[in-house]
Amino acid sequence: MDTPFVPSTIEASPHPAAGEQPLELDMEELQRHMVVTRRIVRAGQYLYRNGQPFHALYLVHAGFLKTCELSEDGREQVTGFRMRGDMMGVESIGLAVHTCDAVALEDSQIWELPYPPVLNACLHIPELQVRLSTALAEEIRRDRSWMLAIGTLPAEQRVAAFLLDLASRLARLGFSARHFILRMGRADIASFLALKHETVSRALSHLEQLGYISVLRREVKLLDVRKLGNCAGMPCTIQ
Amino acid sequence: MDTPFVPSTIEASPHPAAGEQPLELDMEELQRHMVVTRRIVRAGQYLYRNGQPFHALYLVHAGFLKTCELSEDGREQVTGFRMRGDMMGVESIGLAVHTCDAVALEDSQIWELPYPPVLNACLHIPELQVRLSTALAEEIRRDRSWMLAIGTLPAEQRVAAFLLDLASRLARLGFSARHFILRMGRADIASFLALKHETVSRALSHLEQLGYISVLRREVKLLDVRKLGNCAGMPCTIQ
DNA sequence: GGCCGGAGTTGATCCCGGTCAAGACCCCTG
DNA sequence: CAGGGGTCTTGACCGGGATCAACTCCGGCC
Repeated sequence: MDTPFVPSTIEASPHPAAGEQPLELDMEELQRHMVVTRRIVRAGQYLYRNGQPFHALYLVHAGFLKTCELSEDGREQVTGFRMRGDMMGVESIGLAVHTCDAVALEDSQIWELPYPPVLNACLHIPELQVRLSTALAEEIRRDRSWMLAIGTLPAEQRVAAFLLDLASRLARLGFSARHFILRMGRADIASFLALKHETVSRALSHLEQLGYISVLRREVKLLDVRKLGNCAGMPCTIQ
Repeated sequence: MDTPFVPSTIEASPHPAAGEQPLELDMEELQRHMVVTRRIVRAGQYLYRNGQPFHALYLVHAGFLKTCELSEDGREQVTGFRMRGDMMGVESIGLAVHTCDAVALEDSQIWELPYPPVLNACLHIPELQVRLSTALAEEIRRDRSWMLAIGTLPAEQRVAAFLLDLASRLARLGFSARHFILRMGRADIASFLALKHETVSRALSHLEQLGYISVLRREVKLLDVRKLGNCAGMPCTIQ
């Protein structure tokens, strides 16, 4: 039986990030070049927000966060969700202040890497430089791939794609890909997918009715990953 | 009287990229660390395409290109337009092959920076490293800001925002911001904005009818930048 | 326990933008 | 210059998702 992903307290992955370069590896080396501090961000609190000075990159060690893009006239858009192993704040490189919000959706633990020092460290740890630019490039690819989904898929298929993406990311961290708890509300999913929350709700209900998934509030089980996959226009990537 | 932006032959900006760090500056230094080659890409030709090995970054020196994201089931989405001073190919950093297409919309001249050498050069030219990561971060910000527009603005306002964005980029290169020639077709604009080409056409006609712009096929004049701006939900950035 | 507010679901209706189709216009090529 | 294909525009109609609204469910709190 799967164990659903329900960390009520701050904790990292059950398995040490299988099949991924361990985050811990750089850390000792890294600490020789800068002061890495740990931060706890409680659910609902900001890790950083629009207008605050940019002085560090952040590595998510545990928890779950979202990033929101803001416009001057008050519009808002969720641009992504971040979990263990994800880098945050990279979009502000080259700026004096952050231009978006990062909000914890559950209590989270973050490693703070002061920014100018990171650049210097890159000169001494070439591997870090590779890791950093790769992280930036992955960010671009992620965003672009969602642009494609939003630009070309109807509502229900976007939701299916969203569930599969979440599942595969959880799986890479060692959590169950078939049974998990959504950490964000319908409205956040809707904003991210350029939909309204009622539409997301209807899409989930319909996918359940088709027998592809089961949903109860925030608890999700993927019952037929194959069908969910070709519904989302992507070959099944998990399992 | 404004001179419209109609380079029929390959040429760079009329003014040497005013108010911007000159691209030329790095070049001599750069050539000491790698072989920079010039490439001509004719209108309609690919600079690189999905599946081809990734071995270089590209700096646009003249011309105009688009990037397209592709899905395995044949869907396609224009993710951006590139002009003089823009870096291309950065989204493939960390991969062996490109994952999107880059197509010239007019004859273009590109400087090719072989990729592993660029990384090494970063170790010797710290400024290059800053420039590279800044370019990557700007890419992310650009994408996110379009996600916001697509997720929160109705069709006509997206088109208005598109015109203003194009205008401000042309202005930074020394071209007229009020009078220019679109280098892409309606279908490309539509794909980029997650619309259909008929909708873009109607939006342009309506903006013209409102007196904000004038359009004749691909020739565009911005008649009322102020109104266009608050229609697009952004304060006027040009002029 | 009872109250309350936020989150989620579901239904009814509306409308923006998609779809389908026709025609205009332009450029290319023979 | 005529023909033809691609691009753009415009109209008529349709439909997916937005909007508005009612209701349920759950958790928190007095």
